[in-house]
Amino acid sequence: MTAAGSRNNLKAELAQFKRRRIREEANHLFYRQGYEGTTIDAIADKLQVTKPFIYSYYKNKGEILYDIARVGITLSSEALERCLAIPGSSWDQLKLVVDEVTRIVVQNQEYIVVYQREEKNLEPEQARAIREQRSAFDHRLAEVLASGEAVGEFRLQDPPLTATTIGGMMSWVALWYQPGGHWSEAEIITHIIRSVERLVAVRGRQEVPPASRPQPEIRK
Amino acid sequence: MTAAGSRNNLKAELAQFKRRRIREEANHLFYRQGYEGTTIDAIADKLQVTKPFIYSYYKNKGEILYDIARVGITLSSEALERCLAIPGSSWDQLKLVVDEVTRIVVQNQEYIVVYQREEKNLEPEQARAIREQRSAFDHRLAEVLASGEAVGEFRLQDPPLTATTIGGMMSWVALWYQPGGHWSEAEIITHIIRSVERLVAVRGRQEVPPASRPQPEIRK
DNA sequence: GCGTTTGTCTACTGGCGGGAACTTTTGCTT
DNA sequence: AAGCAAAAGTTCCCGCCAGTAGACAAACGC
Repeated sequence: MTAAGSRNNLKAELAQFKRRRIREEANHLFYRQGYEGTTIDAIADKLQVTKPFIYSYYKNKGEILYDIARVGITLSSEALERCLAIPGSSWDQLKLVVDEVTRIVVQNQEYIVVYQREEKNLEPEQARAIREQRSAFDHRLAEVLASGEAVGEFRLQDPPLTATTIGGMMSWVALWYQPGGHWSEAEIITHIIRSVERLVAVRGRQEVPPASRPQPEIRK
Repeated sequence: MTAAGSRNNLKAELAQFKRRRIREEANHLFYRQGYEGTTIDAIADKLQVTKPFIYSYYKNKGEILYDIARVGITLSSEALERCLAIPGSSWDQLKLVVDEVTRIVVQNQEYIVVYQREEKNLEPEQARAIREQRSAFDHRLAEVLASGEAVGEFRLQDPPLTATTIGGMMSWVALWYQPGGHWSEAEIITHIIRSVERLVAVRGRQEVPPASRPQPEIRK
């Protein structure tokens, strides 16, 4: 058989790549000048392309914002499922989730801030879809808390509420984290993991060792 | 001023991207079927493009191999310089280097194996250039060892020889590491750091805590 | 109403990528 | 060994379409 198996299609990959670059530059500009303060022409200039080029990859400006707004929750949901697929105690899994999701928040800080600031500019339907996905995330997290509580691993009042609180703690990081600032990625992750540990009152608590190393930049 | 400042040029980025994808697929095939057992057509098929397409991004088959062969040492040299630019004791720096470089070896395992297997197929000039870069790496590492020894932080016989040994320990990992195998990335890194610690007989030795978490896949 | 921006349309073009030919190597047959 | 067919490496050439220039209608805010 030929190797047609994998999702190999350079054409499609290139289109994806272009969309990603448009999204990145748009996000940068939205972050610095706001959504309404940023023109499509400005995005095009940054990429040294023309306006019609952008319109051939995005239906309209709102689609770009929608794409940006979904980055955080999409990556987080994927990470959540990935972590829960790994066997281990509830605390092991929770720790894994908090580690990965906090890392995502830190590494995609600008996307998340833009989402929070510009949610009002989303189409109602789009905003709803995202809020629903966020709620599904919290719900899934609450299940982990509940099952950890059931086996006596955690001690907490209200799993859904605690799940939302934990989600909030992690998202909040985006608002104060600054690359190259006072706290490193690893320090923040460790701190959040410890905070969550207290929130759920893990039995047999043991110090979380400081994370090994901040990740090298994923890509320039 | 317009934003012409940064290295923004979507065209160039796309070309880079294409070269990278060619390199990746070629590497996969070289890894599984050997350099000589892999035809340009096979690489083209994988990417669903034609042979001339590949030739417009690589001068010839040898250039692809050369590019693959340089991946490991290039990333490692960059990591080395990055780590040495961070202030800290010799052991701090050495630990950082071993951590990052071992991670590079693990994450680029196939590239490194292909280089080792197929070095014979490189043009003599290309092979020489790479060996030179590797030797520069070892030399630079030896300086760290020597300066650590000078301040009494390390106790070792022969810095250049030990540097080469450490380089070998790290490179060797590529030959036995398997993704999803018995050892995780984090375990391997911790193990190598501990081994290096013994090799250089760090004063005031303290256990290296287990690394926090394996990195999530960089990209699919 | 005026200026700005979004989103669209048209006519054009340059260079990307593929078809196919050419050259070199491999390996099979005798 | 020699000769030859088949396969692989490399190059040439050209059609086509991705992306551009530029103008403009519609929508918006002031």
